[in-house]
Amino acid sequence: MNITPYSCHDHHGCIDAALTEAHQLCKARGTRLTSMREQVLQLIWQSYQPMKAYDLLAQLAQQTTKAIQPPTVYRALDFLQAQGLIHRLASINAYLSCHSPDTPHNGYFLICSQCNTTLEFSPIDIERRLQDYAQSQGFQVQSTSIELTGLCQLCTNSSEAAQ
Amino acid sequence: MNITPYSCHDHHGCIDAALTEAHQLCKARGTRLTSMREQVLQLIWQSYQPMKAYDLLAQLAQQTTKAIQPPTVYRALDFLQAQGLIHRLASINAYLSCHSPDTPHNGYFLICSQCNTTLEFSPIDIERRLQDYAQSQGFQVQSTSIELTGLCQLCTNSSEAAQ
DNA sequence: CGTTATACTGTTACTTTATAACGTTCTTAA
DNA sequence: TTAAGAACGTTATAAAGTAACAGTATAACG
Repeated sequence: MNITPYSCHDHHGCIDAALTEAHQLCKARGTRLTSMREQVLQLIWQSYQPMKAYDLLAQLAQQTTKAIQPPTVYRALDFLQAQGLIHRLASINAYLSCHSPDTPHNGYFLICSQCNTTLEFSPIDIERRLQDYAQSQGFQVQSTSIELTGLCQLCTNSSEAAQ
Repeated sequence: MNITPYSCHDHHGCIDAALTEAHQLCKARGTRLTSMREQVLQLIWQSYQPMKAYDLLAQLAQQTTKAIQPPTVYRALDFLQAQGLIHRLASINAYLSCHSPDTPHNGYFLICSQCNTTLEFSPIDIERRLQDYAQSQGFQVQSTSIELTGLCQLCTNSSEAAQ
């Protein structure tokens, strides 16, 4: 299973649906998707690319005309991650919306080094193999990070065309 | 194939052997393992745990009694990475010696969240599957990062014993 | 052997990313 | 309605990494 960026035509609808689902999930869990957290989540959904914390900061500042400080953003990001609503990409220090927040999972990503477009995928079989290997070493896995960096199809094509 | 930390008794011997091999590799490649680069490599080898750039900075400063600046360390780290002599752990911003620098490869790691001890392993079959998947998406992989965070055997045992 | 090109290191200043600590405000449940 | 806890505001700073330019060492060529 995977989700292709740009595959949905009415992206506003996607964002609305995602926010609605986020509200439902949080309500069911007894956690609070406050205004600030929702704003951050919305900004991340609006962006097709993974977003940097300080870019979120700047956009939030624009929206509210008052100064926002880093801890505000990082706290929102921490909450959203804890709820599985977003993922953090360790290799580029960026944050990305999750398309299936209802089922907690580690994120596995193809990250384009040129346009930053990132595709999340779910390599269940690979995850099991890693788990098995870790277990054979007496290692208890808490979280898994798989990030492949490279060129996406569009960027591969355009760089070939440029030659 | 994997390398267990603490598995070699005469670690000084290990370090010496690693440095000798590093010199040989660089000579064969026509690259220069300068004094500064060797110092950094040695410090990383001396540490059983992955090392932070600024810890290296501090230790280098102690060794030489003169101030060392961040770029000096980062340049050495860049070189050592390019030569495959060390790996960078994206999830904890730390650097780790590589035990088989002669064959270029991506690093796959089990990182203990308690003691930071890190085990490098080589899941060749998993790498192929990831490659195949990426290819099926028209994605050209440049580098792969697989980092599992959790509790190593020793820490699991000691945390159980504490209860 | 000397000179020159290149690679490496030193140095200054700065950017980016993230967190500690504490005070204030909001929400909720007794 | 009021206290407890959660969330947010604010200040300050830590941690991680880089740009740019000056100086020094190396090696390579004549």
